[in-house]
Amino acid sequence: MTIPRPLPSELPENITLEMVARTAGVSPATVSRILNRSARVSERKRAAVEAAIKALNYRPNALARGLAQGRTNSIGVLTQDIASPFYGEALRGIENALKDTGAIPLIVSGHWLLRDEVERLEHLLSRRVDGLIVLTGSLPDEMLLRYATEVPLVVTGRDLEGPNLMSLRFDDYLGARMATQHLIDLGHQRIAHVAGPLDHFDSIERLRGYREALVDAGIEPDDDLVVHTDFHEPGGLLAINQLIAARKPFTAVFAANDQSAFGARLALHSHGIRVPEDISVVGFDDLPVSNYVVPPLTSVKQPAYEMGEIAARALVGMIHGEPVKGHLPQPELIVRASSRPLRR
Amino acid sequence: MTIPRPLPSELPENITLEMVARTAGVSPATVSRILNRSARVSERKRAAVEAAIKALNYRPNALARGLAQGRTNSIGVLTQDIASPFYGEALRGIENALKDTGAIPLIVSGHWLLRDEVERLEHLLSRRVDGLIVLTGSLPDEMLLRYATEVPLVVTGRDLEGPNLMSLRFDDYLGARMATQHLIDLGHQRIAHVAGPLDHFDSIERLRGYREALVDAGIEPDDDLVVHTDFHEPGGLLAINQLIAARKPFTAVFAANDQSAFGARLALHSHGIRVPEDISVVGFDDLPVSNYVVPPLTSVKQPAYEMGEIAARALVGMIHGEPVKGHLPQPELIVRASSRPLRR
DNA sequence: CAGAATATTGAAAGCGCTTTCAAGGCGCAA
DNA sequence: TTGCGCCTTGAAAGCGCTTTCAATATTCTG
Repeated sequence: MTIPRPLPSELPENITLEMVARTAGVSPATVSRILNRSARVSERKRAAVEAAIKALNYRPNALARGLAQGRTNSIGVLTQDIASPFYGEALRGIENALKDTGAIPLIVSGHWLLRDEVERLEHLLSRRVDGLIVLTGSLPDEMLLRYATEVPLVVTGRDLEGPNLMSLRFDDYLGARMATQHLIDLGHQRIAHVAGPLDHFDSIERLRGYREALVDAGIEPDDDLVVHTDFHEPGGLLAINQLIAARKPFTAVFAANDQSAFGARLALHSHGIRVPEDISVVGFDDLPVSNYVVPPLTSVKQPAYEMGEIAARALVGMIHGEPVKGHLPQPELIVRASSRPLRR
Repeated sequence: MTIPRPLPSELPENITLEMVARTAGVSPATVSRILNRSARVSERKRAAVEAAIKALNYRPNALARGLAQGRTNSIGVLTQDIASPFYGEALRGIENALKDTGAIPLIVSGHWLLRDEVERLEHLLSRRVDGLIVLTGSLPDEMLLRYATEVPLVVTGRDLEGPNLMSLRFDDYLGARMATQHLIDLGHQRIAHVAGPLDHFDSIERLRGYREALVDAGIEPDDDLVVHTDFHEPGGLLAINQLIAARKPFTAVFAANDQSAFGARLALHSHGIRVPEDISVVGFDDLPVSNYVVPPLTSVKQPAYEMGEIAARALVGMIHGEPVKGHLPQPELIVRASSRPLRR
């Protein structure tokens, strides 16, 4: 099950630092010093070494370096789905923040499965990453705290205090309140909620925000208008079909994320229900594509890209030993064409 | 600019294989043999070692292993944009194919910039990846051939023969022909094309397919109906706005990828033009989300996921030293609601 | 039961780099 | 000229693992 060694082939032999040293007529130590700018070296030797590096086309071996230094210049990133549009933005942010630090992100996916998440984290740790970013997921807090004893760790999607650990949580509750309030302000009373999975902290918070906004507006929350699904398009579609089949009247939908909002919107469409004329739809996340669907989707902006940047920067700070704090921006409602005042 | 060593802190000391050996009362060699199943070991020692591993919570150091073995069980993947929905699917395929090989993909992004691509590849090579998957990009063929002398390489999006190298190309030309032919079959004659960048091989091929389908159907291609853009939503939107501003009549749009089709569709919408009633739209790629936009998008299915799987499997084969050939499925047109017969 | 063949084990030499330590070179002051 | 301090340099030890080689233990054959 493991990949065996490469063929003993005619591939060009590996150029080592020692060969560079020999052709430049200096010691390996000197070459290392030049490579790492870790000590001053006479101009003559420096020139000779640089020439040798060029001539031999030398490329330092990061493994050997890491082994010797006890540091790899890599950070582990646990995402949940490598193709998720939301986490994809976060990854972009991480990549960008890391760009000039010389560090490289090692990205692995946990698929929202505890087993996979643990396995992948272990894998990253055995590669001796300098730090870890955990994008949400389903690891219990205690495990995260334990991992944080091994390596600096930043986790998103939850509140958690601990040594060597920073957490970054978006205010899902407030975001959901804002979305729901927006619909209420437009005159909607019967607002359905396409919720996320019950075992996701964010779903629960969003559901709570939805509920409390209703209550505070004097609207009795109706559990029959809430359908839990999986944060994906098909789920949103099925949810709406279910609601329609149950003949529960509603004039607006608040979906717990944009992907399920897309599914919901399609379900409405195929029932001949127009958005926003007949029913308003509001999503959550504000994916890049949400500005380009028809009609453009009103959504709570979750700053995924910034979240990635903040997480990465904070982690680098922690690795440096600087005590850091980063904070996520407040929720913001982006109003587009998918929501409009209730016709009466 | 580089990340300095971790703080000299109270973190639990690193457990090494040697410590395992000592507590189990065996030699390091024996522990290694057990870890790698590389030789048979008596039951007693095996049990002792396994107990020690558990007790100490030992986690092998992948760097040391890689250094000693000359192999890292990691493969480098150069994508272009970590958040691209299309390449995201390919990454999923790669991840999946690699899952049980023990190898891990190191994913880096080239952003369609030669400079970034080279820099990232060098980075991967200095980490001594066992192989390389290059998802399209803008590296000249010669460079790829040169990289292939260092490490097995699979490249997508082009035809290239060479030792230690495999290329995987989708038939963009045929796909574009099929899309265009579909519109022609529906009675459309004035078919606009939202093309991709002129310096992308795939765009050129798709443009060619579009053109030749028209010619073969006896329709004179009209260059004024072709607008080049960047494969993204805003580009598609602008392209259609431009076409409409130029008052060039058309009854159908073939977009060179789904993302620009989304933009195009929104532009039509905001001009009060209905899809498919007034104008048919066909995309290319068949992104997962294309089945959930309104109306669901007719599109040429590009098997991104499978492409990733095939590439990864082929690469693993090459690393094993097996001469492999993989092949991409033929283009397939997925007809959905965004295209319909021309009203006359 | 001797001797040969085989199975199991450990010592030790690397893998390619960094880093400590000490030595040698140099300039300068006295 | 001698002596001192500072710079630059190289030797060598190590990072944590694998793997060869040889030694020892075990089993088998006749």
